Parts: sequence; C-alpha cells; structure tokens
Amino acid sequence: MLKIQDVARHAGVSAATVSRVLNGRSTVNPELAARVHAAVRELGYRPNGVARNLRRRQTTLWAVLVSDVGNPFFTSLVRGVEDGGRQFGYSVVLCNTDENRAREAEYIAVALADNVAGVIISPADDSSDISALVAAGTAVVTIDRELAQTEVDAVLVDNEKGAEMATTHLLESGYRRIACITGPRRMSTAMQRLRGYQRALRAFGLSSDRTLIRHADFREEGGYSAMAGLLDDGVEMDAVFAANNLMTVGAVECLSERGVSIPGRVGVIGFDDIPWARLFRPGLSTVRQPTYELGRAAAQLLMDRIDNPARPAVRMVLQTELHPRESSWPRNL
Amino acid sequence: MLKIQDVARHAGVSAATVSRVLNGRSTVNPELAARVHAAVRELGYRPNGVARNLRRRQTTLWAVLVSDVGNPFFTSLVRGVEDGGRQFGYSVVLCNTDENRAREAEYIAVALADNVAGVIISPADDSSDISALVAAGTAVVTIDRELAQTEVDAVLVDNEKGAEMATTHLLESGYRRIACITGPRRMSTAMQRLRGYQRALRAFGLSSDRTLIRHADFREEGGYSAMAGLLDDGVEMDAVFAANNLMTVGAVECLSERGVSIPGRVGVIGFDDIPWARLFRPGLSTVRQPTYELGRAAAQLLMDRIDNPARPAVRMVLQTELHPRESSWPRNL
DNA sequence: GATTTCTGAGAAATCGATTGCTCGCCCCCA
DNA sequence: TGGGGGCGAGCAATCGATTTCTCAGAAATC
Repeated sequence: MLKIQDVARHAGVSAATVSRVLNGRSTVNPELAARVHAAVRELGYRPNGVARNLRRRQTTLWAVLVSDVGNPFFTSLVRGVEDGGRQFGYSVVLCNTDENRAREAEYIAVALADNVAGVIISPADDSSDISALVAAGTAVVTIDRELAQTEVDAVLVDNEKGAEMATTHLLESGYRRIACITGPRRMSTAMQRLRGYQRALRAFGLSSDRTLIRHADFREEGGYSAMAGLLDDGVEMDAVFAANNLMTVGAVECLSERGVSIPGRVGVIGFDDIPWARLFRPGLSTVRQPTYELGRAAAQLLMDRIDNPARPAVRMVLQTELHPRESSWPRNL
Repeated sequence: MLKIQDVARHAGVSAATVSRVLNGRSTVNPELAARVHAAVRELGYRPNGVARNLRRRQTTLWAVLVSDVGNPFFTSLVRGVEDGGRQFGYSVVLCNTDENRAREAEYIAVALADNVAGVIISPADDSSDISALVAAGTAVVTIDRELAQTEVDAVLVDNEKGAEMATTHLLESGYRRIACITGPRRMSTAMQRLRGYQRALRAFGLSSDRTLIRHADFREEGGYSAMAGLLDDGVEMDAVFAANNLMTVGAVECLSERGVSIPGRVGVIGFDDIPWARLFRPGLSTVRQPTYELGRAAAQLLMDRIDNPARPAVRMVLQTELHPRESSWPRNL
C-alpha cells in the first residue's frame, strides 16, 4: 500500500503538504496542490484511514446497538441510521444484543476500544449501563427506549398516545373486554404502552381489569403464550391489544391455531407495523411507528452531538399512525 | 484515556512487557504478569484498538455489502454474518448498496481505506468490480450472487434446483400455463432461477413460451408491474412463479387488487421465504433459502480465508426447501 | 572456572497520517 | 533600507500500541 510519503516524493513536496492539500485545512500554493492531486491520481493513492484515526483520535465509525435486526422494527430503524450515517461520512457497525445485558456491555467495550465516533443504542433495559461511554466522552443517542438514570439524547415515539389510540379505536369499534399483552416491566416502552391502554379505558369510563393484562417478552413466543394463557384462564374478552409487532404475530398464531375467529370472536390490534400486514388473513390492524424516520432522526442527533458535545440533551418524540384493518372490524353493537 | 505507558509505570515494568502480557505472544515472568494484570484491573485500562490496528496492519472489522437489509432475505443473512463475526472477534460494518454500482464502489473504497480484515459482498451485478479488494489482498467472499470474472470464495444456493422444484410442484399440482417473473439479466440468480423453471417445464414435456417470461427488478414494484403486464397482455396462464420474495409480494398484490383469486384462477409460488408467509391470505407457497446459514457459512469462509490467504477459492452451494401452502393448492385436474 | 547458549525484559523503531513549530521569503510601511 | 507582519512549506513530534533489536544475567556445557 502506498503511503503519503510516496505521494510527496512523486509530487516533489513534503508529506505535510500532501496532507494539507487532501484535507484542505490550510491554504496551499495552487500549483503545488495541482501537482499533489496529479500524483494522487497517477499513483492511485488512498490515505490510510487507521493512521488518520489514530492521529485524529476520532474514527468515522458509528456503532448501532439493537436487540435484533431480524425484528422488522429494528431493520428499518437501522436502515435509517445507515442512510443518515452515510450522508455524514460515517460507516455503521451493526451490533445485535438480543436483549442481553452482557452482550450489550461487550459491544460497548468494543465501541470504546475502537474509538467509534458515536453510539446509537436501544438499551436492553431501563438500567443499561452506558456510563463508560459517557465517561469517555463518546457521543450517545438512545433510541426507541429510555434510560432511567443517564441524561443523553433520546429519540422516542409517543408510546402512550399510540397505545391509547389503538385501544380507543377498539373501544369505538364496539369492543369492551380488551386484553393487553405488553412487554417486560423493566422496559420503558412496555410500561408506556400499558399506560396508554389504561388511559383509553379510563377515558371511556371502563375500569382496567388486572386479569386482562399480561406481561410477555416482546417476542413471538411471548405473544403466543400470553394469548394462550388468556384463553386457558378462561378470561372473558372480545379483543386484544398487543404491545409490539412480534407479540401480535404470536397472538394471532395462537388464535388461529385454536380456531378463534378474528375479529369474529376476538378483535386484534398491534403496536408497530408488520411488513405486508395488509396481506395477512385477516389484515392486521396496527399502530405504525415511523421506524425509518426514527433512525434518521437519531443519526441527525448523533451528528449534532459530535459537532457540539456541550449542548444540552435533547428528547425527540415522534408520533404514531393508526392503521385500522380487518382484524379490528367494528362489532355489531 | 489511559495508555499502555500508564499501565507499565503503575506495574513497574516496560510498555513492551505489558503488551506481551496482554497478547500472550511470548513468555513473561509470572510475577510480572500478575503485576500487569493487577495494574490493568486497577486502572481499568483498555488497549486502544486503533493504535493496535495501525501497528498490526489489520483491523477486527468486516464489511458486509448487500443491496438492502430491509429485504428479509438480507436481514437474516446479515444476522448470520454478524453472529459468525462476533464468534471470531470481528465487528460487522453494514453497507446497503441499493443495487447501485457507484454506491458499491464507494463502500469498497471505504473498506479499503479503513483496512477492514474482510468483505462479504452480494454483488450488485455480475460484473461488479472487486479487483481493488483482491489487489490489496483483502479477504473477500461473495454471497448469494456469483461474479463472472473473479475467482473468489462464494456461498450460493442451488437456484436452478430450487426454481425447478417450485415449477415442478406447480406442474404436479395441475397447473399448466405457468408464468415466470424473474430478475434482471445481469444477475446470476435471476438467470439460474429462470433456467430451473425452464428445465422443469422441459422435463414435463412442455415447451417454454416467451410471452410467459418477464424480467423485472427483484423489487415489489417490479413484481407488481410484471404481473400487471401479464394480465394486461391477456396472456393465458393459470399460475405464476416469482423469482424472489419481494416480487412475489408485488405479484400477489396486483392479483388481489384486480380481484384475481389465488389459487382459484392463478396459482402462486415464490422463490425465497417471506416472514410469516403462512399468515398471508392465502398462505404463500415458497421455496425457502437457508438465509441465516448462508450468512454463517460466509463468515466461516471469510475467517478461513483470512487465516489462509493462499488456499484455493471455494464455491459452497446450499440447498433450498419447498414450502407448499394454499397459494399453490392442487388444481382439480 | 570459562565460554557459550538461552531466556526474558527493556529501549527504541515502527505503523502512516496529522499538526505544532520553525523558518524563509515576500510585502508593506516607516 | 531595515524591521515587522503574514503566508506558506517543511521538519519533526505525535497519536498508542506492537515488535525487533539488544543486552544482562542465569543456565548449560566443556
């Protein structure tokens, strides 16, 4: 591989000048600059990024930590981050944590060792430890989920409002005994969506019934077994609100397997969209989150933070959209 | 940030010794080693990866270039690569090329500048230029698609066989006028799947009819308009084989929009699985590719290649699986 | 007991770019 | 004409770890 010295020699200037020409940090005699550019072109020189990173004490790398790109929610979010990153000249290192605190800690250690310029993280739970990043002065943006302790930039959706919309939609469609399958107690999104559900019931003059509420793990199996539990317990219900996409799918699978007709006997709505939900049988009603935009917004915030480490933390909240489909078809009242 | 010198001072040894202890490349007096370890623990020292990378002239980074993680095929594949990479101590930089040669070239340039240890690439087309990588001695594995010119490791699926299976399945289910919506002519997968389709017809004693064959772009819109074209042209057909997941979805959308019943009037089967295809209306028949395994295999091959740059190129072919569902329900013969 | 070999630790070079410092040169003004 | 100021280019230090080289002291051999 060629080094800057080779270019310098070829152009008859010093390495410093080559560097200055390539980085444009200071004025250089146009004639010398032209010679440098010519030399670069002729030799096909490409600066060694690692050396540059060492000297600058900054890389052009971002780490994005999510539980699993396999979840369409994160797929689209990561894509948003990547597009944003590319626009600003950063590459994105993909880190799947599988909601595992140890894995998360490991990736944070790698991010620190590799001197990444910034980290976008959807914390495994509300007490995930990002203090090492903060201490090292690495730019951090949390996304989708909130952190209890630390004061960092956050990009969120209005979970409470979205869940309220979903539940209200069911209520207005004539459903009255609405079950709620939400996520783990230690996850901000799960609790906010539960609160939205309860608020909608209250606003409708209904009291919330503990037996209708289940906490699962935000995974397909979790949704499936929570649904199975509701059925097995003989809980009286005519609809279910599932607090994320995978659990919605799990719940639907359980219902179809047991021959419970949707929405005939149980109406269904899920938080977060599912790709091609309209092609499902029945078409699944969902509350769509702006997943791609979430990623783009996080990228923008991270960039801002890198440029201005001192600015106060921002909390950005995006809105959801109701997509009613057949699974929550109005009841005959 | 602490440096190796600080640790050395704290432990009362030289920096070289600290390095040797941490990397275990040479024997060190156990007592000194213990002191070093203690110092590392007490200070919370973490080696600077960038400096290490510069000196070693090797990073612990892989780049994975795919057209779009948003496509469930690549999502799962990338996840496989990431899991494999993590196992071997590599982080994965995600690069979405959107089938765009310029974008691809850009990412290759970045990979080169950043000295990544290896690249896993699904080339945008069969003449994508990876010569710069090869020239620089970077380990490369192509995945999913083949390259016409270069001799590099490749992980593929048996596209021809899979397409043949799909088509034969339709034939055996009583369909006779089978349309084929395949991808661009410059993509190996598209051509192989088309050949498989034709082989199945031939084996069944049917000649292949040019009007039944359409080339689209492997995207949802492409599938949609190819399907629309077939209908608008009044082509006589009773089934359609779509050569990838997104085009299958597009074709199905077109059919449902126009009220063409599946499989009543047109049977459908698609190459490559779709998440939750069984929940679609109707359940979509597919040929499943082992996407995650593809990624894992590529990771393994890349690792092998890094360890042994001289070994001859390997071509690994994985098999597909037929998943018949309602959309290709047997015809009344 | 003297010489050679071996072991292991420290000193210093190295990876390749960036950047602070120095210095020469030119311009301008007194 | 001499001195101050400004600009631009080169030298050399620097980023922080790894690794080669060197050398002291212990062990081994005759």
